[in-house]
Amino acid sequence: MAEQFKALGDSTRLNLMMAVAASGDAEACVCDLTPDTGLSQSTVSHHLKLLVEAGLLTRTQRGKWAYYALTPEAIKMLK
Amino acid sequence: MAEQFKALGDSTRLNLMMAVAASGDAEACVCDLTPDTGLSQSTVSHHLKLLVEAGLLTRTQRGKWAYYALTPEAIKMLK
DNA sequence: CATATACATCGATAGATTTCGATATGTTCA
DNA sequence: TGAACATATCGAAATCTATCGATGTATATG
Repeated sequence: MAEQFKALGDSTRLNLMMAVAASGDAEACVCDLTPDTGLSQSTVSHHLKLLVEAGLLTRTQRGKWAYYALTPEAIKMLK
Repeated sequence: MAEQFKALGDSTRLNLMMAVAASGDAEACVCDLTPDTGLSQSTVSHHLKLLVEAGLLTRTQRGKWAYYALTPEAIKMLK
């Protein structure tokens, strides 16, 4: 439980979560998410991984792209 | 908002919050909270300060003791 | 006033986290 | 197959955090 709070306790990651939530179909790929952060692609990828490990995002590969979506857990916590 | 998640994203602090919530009158002093953590008094005091700064605990001095209680924000987040 | 108690603050240190650039992996398409 | 693109992983540097013991501050009590 602390792990989930910790994952959300970083403004970069919280912004990523918001961006995913605001995307069409509440789903977004790294290429969509990276520009707004002002960070490198590798850093964004790293943060997304942490969010997946915390059970707050799911990752689905479709073709070249990896799509991230909120889990029910995440939706509950962000209310 | 990230600050509050961050404050709860540490198992020591999350345990402190639970301990406060479980206290009679949902209020506890440092002397009550310290033993369970296995940490030094100064460390516990430090964590409590962070929780107050994040708006998750209030601090009330009564005589020698400092009593900590959950804020409405905290109650909402821990549901 | 002197001592004891409860708590906060300080300074130092070990360990964790964020971030990057470079590189590896995997997918699509010519 | 080879080039191009999207993403992940690695290794290193800088910064942040948790923790402690020592000390400071304030309150009560003899």
